[in-house]
Order: sequence, then C-alpha cells, then structure tokens
Amino acid sequence: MNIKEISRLAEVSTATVSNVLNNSPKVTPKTREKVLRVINETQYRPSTIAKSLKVKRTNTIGVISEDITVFNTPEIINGIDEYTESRGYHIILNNLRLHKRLGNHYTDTAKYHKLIKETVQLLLSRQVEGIIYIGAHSRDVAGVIQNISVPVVYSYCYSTGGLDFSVNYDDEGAAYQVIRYLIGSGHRKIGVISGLYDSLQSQNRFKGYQRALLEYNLFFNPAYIKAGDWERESGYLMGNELLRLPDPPTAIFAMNDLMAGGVIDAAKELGKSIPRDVSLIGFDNRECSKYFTPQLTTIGLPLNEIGKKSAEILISRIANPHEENCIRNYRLKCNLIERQSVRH
Amino acid sequence: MNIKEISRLAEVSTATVSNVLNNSPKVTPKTREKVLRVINETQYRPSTIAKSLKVKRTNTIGVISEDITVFNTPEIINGIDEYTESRGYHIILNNLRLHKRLGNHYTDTAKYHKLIKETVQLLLSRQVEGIIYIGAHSRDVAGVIQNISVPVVYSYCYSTGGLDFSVNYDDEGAAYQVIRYLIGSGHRKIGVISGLYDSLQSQNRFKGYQRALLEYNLFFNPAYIKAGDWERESGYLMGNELLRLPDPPTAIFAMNDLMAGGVIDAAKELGKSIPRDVSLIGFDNRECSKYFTPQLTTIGLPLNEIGKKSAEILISRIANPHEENCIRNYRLKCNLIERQSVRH
DNA sequence: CTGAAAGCGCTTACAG
DNA sequence: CTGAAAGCGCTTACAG
Repeated sequence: MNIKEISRLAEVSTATVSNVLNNSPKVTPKTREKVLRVINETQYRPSTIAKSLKVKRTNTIGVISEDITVFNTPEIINGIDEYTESRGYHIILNNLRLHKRLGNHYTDTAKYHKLIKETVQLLLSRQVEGIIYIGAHSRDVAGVIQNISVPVVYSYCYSTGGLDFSVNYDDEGAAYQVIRYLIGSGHRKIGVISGLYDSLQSQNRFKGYQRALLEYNLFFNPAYIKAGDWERESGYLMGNELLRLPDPPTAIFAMNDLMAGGVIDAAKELGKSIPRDVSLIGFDNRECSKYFTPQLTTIGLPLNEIGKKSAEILISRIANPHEENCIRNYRLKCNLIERQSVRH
Repeated sequence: MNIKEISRLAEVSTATVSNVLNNSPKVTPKTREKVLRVINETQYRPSTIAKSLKVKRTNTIGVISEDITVFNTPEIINGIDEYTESRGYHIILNNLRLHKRLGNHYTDTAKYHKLIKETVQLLLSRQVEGIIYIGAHSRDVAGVIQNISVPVVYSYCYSTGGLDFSVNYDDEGAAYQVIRYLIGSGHRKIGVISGLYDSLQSQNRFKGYQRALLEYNLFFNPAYIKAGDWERESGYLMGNELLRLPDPPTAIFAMNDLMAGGVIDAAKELGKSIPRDVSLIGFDNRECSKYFTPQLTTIGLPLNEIGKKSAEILISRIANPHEENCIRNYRLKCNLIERQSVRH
C-alpha cells in the first residue's frame, strides 16, 4: 500500500494525497475528506523513509551510550527521549557495551577508537541529524568524535576541547553544597574520602570543598583527606583510618555511595554509630544508598535533566548550526537528598 | 556527496559504484581499486535510507520499552543489542516512560492502549521489520499489539494469547531451585513471603515451591506462607509474623530482594542473626542485594539472555515468517547466586 | 484547487 | 565486465 494506490482509490493525484497527509491548506475540505476516508479504510501509513529521502530530513538522532547497564544511563536516555519526543525526533540507539566488550579500562585503546569511528559512520549513513554521546562515567572525552558533519553533544562527560558541547552535572557545586550542609549542621571537622584523586570528578569536588572551607574560615586539615578508588573496599579502608585518628572528624564526605557503604562497615566494626558518633554523606544516590543502615544522605545527580538538556542543545544546533555566543559546557545542579546519616 | 558524484569522479557508472559498494564479484579488481580510491578520498558513505527504499529492507527493528529506568530493562536491551549487531540489524528505541507518564497502574487504561498504538504506528511507518516489546514487570500482555504486519516478540512478559511469542525467565523453575537448595542445606521448615499472591509470578513460584516439597516429601505448613506486595515494608511485616511463630521456619524465601531486605530489618529487630538463626533467600539479584548485611543469596535473572533470545526469535521470524512447529513461549533458566544469607 | 512530472540516492534487471 | 534506464515511495515547484 503506497501513495499511488491511495491516489488511485481516492481518484485524485498523488500530490493531493501528499497534501492531505501533510495538512497542506491547499486542498478543499471535500477532497480531503475523500482522501482521509480511503486512508482510514486501508490503514495506510506513509513511509517515513521515502519521505526522508525526498525532504532530506530524517528527524532522527543517534544516541551512542558507552554502556547502558551503568546506573546513570537509563535515566539520561529517559530525559533525551522526553525532549526528542516532544520535538518529533526519533532515536537510533547504539549501545557500545564497553564493559562487556573491553573491560574496565577501554579509554584510548585503538580498539575503542575504531569502535567509535565505526559506530559514528553507521549512524551517519543512516542520516542521523545529530549525535549524543553518553559516557559511562564522567571523564574527559575531548575529540572522541571528530570530523563530522552533524552536531555532537557529549552527555555525562567533560570535554576540554573547547569546541565540543557537553552537559554534565556540577561536581564542584555539589561538593560545596555537601560541605555547606555539614557546616550548617554544626560540623567543623570534616573528613573527605575522594575517588581516584587524579580524576576530574575528584579534583572538581575538592575545589567545592575548598571553597566552602574558605568561605566559612574553616581549618584545612590534610589528615582528614583520604584518597579512595571509588570501590567500597577503599571506603572501608579509608573510613578506618579516619575514624581511628586521635582527633577524628565528626563528619565524612565520601565521594560516592559505594565508598560510603565501606565507611558504614568500618564504623560498625569500630562500634561507632552513624550519625550519632559520626555523620556521613555519599554521592550519586545509587539505589543501594536508600537501603543502607542508616539510610544514606547523599547527592542526587540530575540525570534526567542532563538528558533533556543534551537533546535540547543538540536539536537547537541542528536547527541553527552556526549559532555563536552560546554556552558550550553545561554543568547542571545536583540536589542534596537528606536521609538519616547526618547528625544536626 | 552521492553515488552519482562518485561515479563521475571515478569515471564509471553509478551501477559500477553500487557494485563495488556491495562487493559484487562482477567488477574487475582494477575498476574496483579506482572506485575505492575515490570513495576513500571523498569519505563517501552511501545513504542507508535510499538503499532501504530501493531494496525494501531496513535492517531495523523497533524496541518498545515500557520503562527503561526499571532495573531489568537495560540488561535486556544489552542482550538485544548484542544479537542484532551480530546480524547487522539496528535498533530504534521507543521508551514509553510509563512510570513517569502514567504512574504505577497503567495497564489497560485507554491512555495506555492509545500510546501503544501510536508508538507501533510510528515504528511501522519507519519500516521496522519487527518489534520487541519489553515489559517493565512480568505480566500478561496478550494482545497488547494487534493487527500488525511484522513479527512481534514480548520480552520479560507473559502472553497467554497462544499466538504471540514471548520470552521470559522461568519463575517456577527458579522457585524450585531455591527450595531444593534450602533443603539441600538441611532446612525442612521453609517460610515463603510471596509478592501479590494473584500475580502470575507469585503463582508460578508457588508451583515450583510445591513441586520441591512434593519431591522431597516435606510437610506443607500453611502458617509458613505469607503474602507480601513486593515492597520492603511488607517483607518486614511478614518477616515479623514468620519469625514470631512459636515454631518459626529456619529459612525464608522472599520473592524479591526488597522484601528480603524487610526480613533482614525484622530479624535485626528481634535479635535474630542471619544466617545463624534463620536463613534467607531473595529474588532478582538487585544491585542492593549485594550490599545487604549479610550479603543476600538470591536468584539472578537471565536478563541478557532474554534480550538475546528475543532478538534471535524475532530475526528468525523476519527471515521465515511462516515457520510452524516452533516454541512460542520461552522460559529461560535463572541462576542461584550464593552469598552469605543461607546457613548450611 | 488539482495534476503531471521531476527528483531524492540508491539497486538491479537488461542490453551491449 | 560496464552502462543506461527504470523504479522504490514520497514531495514540490510548476502549469493549468
């Protein structure tokens, strides 16, 4: 069933059928009626593909996710989806399955770059009008996709390149918020367990931490700063060191929920109660954080908003490729989720 | 840049360019060489869309997910992806965002059916060759998609319709496995906290439970069976009832990890230690189950396999629409994940 | 207001 | 082995 068939049945030209399909005003109600009847009877659905070929627009964007099974990704896709749907765009999903495919350390391997390149080419040959690249974890992806004729936005990634567009959450602001909240709750001795200290996230969160200390004139005690590696075990180890200090912190900021879980283990072992003896804040609002004992106060990531904003920027760049004077790197605000691990 | 341009630059016909693009043997190495050089120089990528229009195949399937933020969905998509990629198929993702859109009780509302219908039409007009429908939770979706010209398979759903294809995990077998494992560990008094008792999952798991009891000639004690509602709170409530029994069970099978978490709370409150005083098994292998204290022994769902199998069936039906004598409802085996909540 | 015709970028018999 | 031509299902000036 195609437009020709419909035009035959409705006894009009294909041009007229096309016009009623596209709600063109230049067709009389009567013929429109006639055509619509045939369309309904035949359950005809015009081929988007043929239309795309002709009008040279596909209303499709490509979404490349490094790994859809990582906790952040589904909600980001939800956000993308929400926005693109409202704008009549569709999504072709390309899931790299990086963890399964390359293990944990994929970045910068030749295999990884080849994979990216092929994926992008595939998407391009499907005539996507733009690409969103969703990182599995927040890192610098400058230049991962190059020499491309459609706009790209990096989601949940940094891009220090200068020319790329990226949207991520605001690490520094979130850390600042955490420390401010702890200070507001009366804490003055605040320990920090960072992730890998040379990661962008850790560095940015340290900045927020410092800013808050400065602002409140708090003493910076190097002994209160420990570098973890994002895993629970390191939270346990570093939590132990912190809690065994002669003058231990009264609150600990663990840079993710997993390490906060390790701190809980350490505290339990040392017979210290959270939040009575020591307060604790995590980061990420992972599903598990709600099930810790006590329920963990933590930082919620604006994942849905990251997705929405990414899609919004992408589609605006599709419509307006040469727009200048615009923000290139969005940092969206996190929100602090108050539960029961902080003493006031 | 299109095929015509390439043919001009390479001084051959478009037919010849098309032939080298498609690795047709009927072109001499020399001309192939010549054409390939031009293609490389120009970075030309043939338009999949134009090709699809001509050959009437898109190599694309539509994936409808009820809600991609539900824990099961990403891994299923991963599985689908893995298989489709190996077969040269692409995925158009349509995420219904049912939880956000309609709240928890969407099934059978007019709004829901309208949404499904529109989504399917959209996919069809994009010429997908088949559709996979991923449920957010395991329920009967018979007839949700009707009167359609391409094959459909329901993933993580039941379909009692008879004609539909579905792939899901084996509830009954999993429950049987749990009980057998507990019996093998020396337990004879086994409590069960079900989900909503009139759900298909609960019913099927009861069957597995009964089958194991029968097989091992165990006494069926109705007092050991409690109906929860899948939420943690109900696990806590029912766990309490079970544990306060004059002759309490020595092991409890909670039909999901969340309710198992509630049982842990109840046990802690009653001063009972898991697994010393009572053993516990959950279901789902949710992320949090690994972080419970003690780490929860539970049933892992074959999500990746469900995705793969769904894609496999779909693509085989695309290739062979009238295949008869085939299984219509696949039930994939779950695996028991031994951690620390069962005493041997 | 309606229709005939060209064309989007490919592929594929068919002729040479 | 290579090329000219028709056609996939649409849209869109253009003529009437």
